[in-house]
This record gives sequence, C-alpha cells and structure tokens, in this order.
Amino acid sequence: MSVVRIRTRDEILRVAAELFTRYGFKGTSLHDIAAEVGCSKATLLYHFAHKDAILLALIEPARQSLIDLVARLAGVDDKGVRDAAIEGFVDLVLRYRREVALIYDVTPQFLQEPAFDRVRELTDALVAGFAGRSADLADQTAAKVLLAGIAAVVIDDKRDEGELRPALVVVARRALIPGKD
Amino acid sequence: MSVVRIRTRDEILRVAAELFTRYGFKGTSLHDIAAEVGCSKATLLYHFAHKDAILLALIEPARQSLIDLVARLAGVDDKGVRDAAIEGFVDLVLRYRREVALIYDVTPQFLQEPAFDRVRELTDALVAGFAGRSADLADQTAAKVLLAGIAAVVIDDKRDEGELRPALVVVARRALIPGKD
DNA sequence: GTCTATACTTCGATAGAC
DNA sequence: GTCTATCGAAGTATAGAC
Repeated sequence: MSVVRIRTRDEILRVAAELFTRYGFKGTSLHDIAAEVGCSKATLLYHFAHKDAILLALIEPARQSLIDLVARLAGVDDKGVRDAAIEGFVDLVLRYRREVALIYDVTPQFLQEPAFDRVRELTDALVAGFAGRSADLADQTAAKVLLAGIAAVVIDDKRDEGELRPALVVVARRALIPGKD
Repeated sequence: MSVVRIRTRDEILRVAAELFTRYGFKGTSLHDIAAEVGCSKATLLYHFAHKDAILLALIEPARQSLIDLVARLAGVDDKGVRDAAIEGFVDLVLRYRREVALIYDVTPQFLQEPAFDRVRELTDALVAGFAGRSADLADQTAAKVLLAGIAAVVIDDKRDEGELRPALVVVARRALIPGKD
C-alpha cells in the first residue's frame, strides 16, 4: 500500500541524511543505507532511480526555498534589495544547515545534474542582490566573497543560530555597504 | 634509472593535474590517467602508493606556502597582522589557484588524511590573523567568512590576478576593519 | 505495488612475471 | 621499473517472487 511505500521511502531518506552527514556522500554506500534501513540495495533503487536521486530529494526543500527567496527579491527596489538579500540568505542557510553541508559535500560533482540547472542563475541573482544590483565589478566580487563565505561558515561553525545570525548579518553589511573606507 | 623514474613520475603528475582540473578527482580514474600517460595502472601505483597520493603530491607546494605564511605572521605585531594576513592569503590563493580548486574538490573527504593533520591549525592561525588576534566572536566570525569567501571566489571567478587581487583585498579590509558601521 | 536475488560493470589496488 | 592478470567492493540494472 502507499502508506508502506511512503514509510519506507521516508525511512530511507532519514537514514541517508544521517549517514551522508556523518560519513559524507561518497563515504556512504547503498549497502550501508540498506543495512541500516533493514532492506536490500534493490529496494533503495526501487524508491530512487540511483544514489544521486536520494541526495537530490534531501536537498530539494532547500532548493525550493532558494527559488522562493530569489522570486521575493525580484519585487524589492534597488534601495532595499541588499538588506533583504543578506537577511533572506542568512536565514535560509541557517534553516537548512544540513542541506547546505550536503550540497558543499557533492559540488562541483553535482553541478551538471539537471536539478542543478537553475542553481547557477539563482546564485547569480543572489549575488546581484548582495551587490545592491551594482554594475561595479568590485561590488560584485565583494558580494561573491560574502555569499560563499557565509555558506562555508554555517557549515563549519557549530554555534547555534542565535549566536551566528547577528555576526553574519553584521559582517555582510559592513563589507557590502559602500563608501565606508 | 632514476632519470626515467623522475620523468615518468612528473608526467603522471602533469597529466593528473590536467584531468583532475577538468573532470574532478572522483571523475578521473586511474585508467584515464594511465591511458593518457601511456602506461598501465600498476605503473601509476608503483610511483604513488594510491590515488590519493597523486593529489597530495599536487597540492604539496601550496601546503608548504601556507605553512610559510603562518610562520611569517607569527612574527608580525598585533597592529600589522591583519593587513599582512589579508595580503599574504590573497597572494597565496591567487598563486595556487589550481591547487586551491583541487583541495575544495576533495574536501571534506580528505580532511582526515594525515597530510591534512596540521591544516586545521594553520587555517585557525590565519583566521586569528584576519581578526587582528581579537578575542571577539563577531570578529572571528567575520574572519572565517572572508577567508572562505576569498578562496571560493578565486576558484570560481575566471578573471586574472591583476583584476581580482585589489577587489579581494578591498572587501577584506572593509569587512574586517572595526568601528566603521 | 513492493521487494529479493543475482548478475553486470567499473574502479582502486595487489601479486607476480619479466 | 613496467607489465598482465586478477581481486574485492561499489554503483547499477533486471527478472521474478509475493
């Protein structure tokens, strides 16, 4: 029945998230996941076409949130877009820390996956937001540095969201607000 | 003879660097390297104990430069350490762009390698330098963001060193110089 | 519709001949 | 120092049980 299907599928995702986070994507075999779930490798591949599809399913919610954020920023005027982008992105990566870590674990290997097709244009839009839609190359470079740096810190730093959030917003504002040095 | 040994070894490194850069570490098999070099897989593994050892040999010069930079920063006083760290790090990653990209390609998988044992303490020393040896958590967070962000941009951005260097130094200074927002 | 058994392919690595 | 042959493990694929 579909209840069982969903249960098994969810259990696979739960176990895979745990093992991918602990041992990395490449460090976790289908055999490992199947053993922990209590099923066979073939059962995994009944629910997911291949190993990659398990990871893509895990990061899908984060990807949707990124799409939503970029859509929201499109409606913000040039004056407010920088702050909206900074706060929106910091909130997003703090909310999806595990997913961000998984994405970093498998890039650049996964960048050619169809599911990643639009990710490049999404991050480009975010960079434009961080740069306040400036055409200046130095502003865009600063935006790229902050975007990648914030994501990396959220993965690596174990402090909780309450401590991390203000520090990340402050450094982004300080680096991206022009005419201060 | 040793001349031949060195020639083959160097050729393996040359080909491996090219293939790793183009297809990624995981996307390049020993078979691929051997075919391009014109030898067998067993010959590769005569010169290098395992596949990982080829990559470690490729990034060794960059690792040595990082050790040198950290040693140099230890002799700089608190007042000048931030600028020295920023300029030293930007120069280093621009000099070893290919190696930095290779490292990012294989982390976090390689972080447990013995050769990476001291890398964590080296980057910690660099973070302290970026933060001007401040004990403030917000300063240290800003330092981590800039360090990771600069490395990521150097990998991703195809502009040459002359264009990139000033933009990177400026954003780091702006973000890390306190009392400006 | 859900799952098992099993076979196929590729990969990193080893053994032993020359 | 280099080769051929082969191993074990991993990801993948499919036929068929229930």
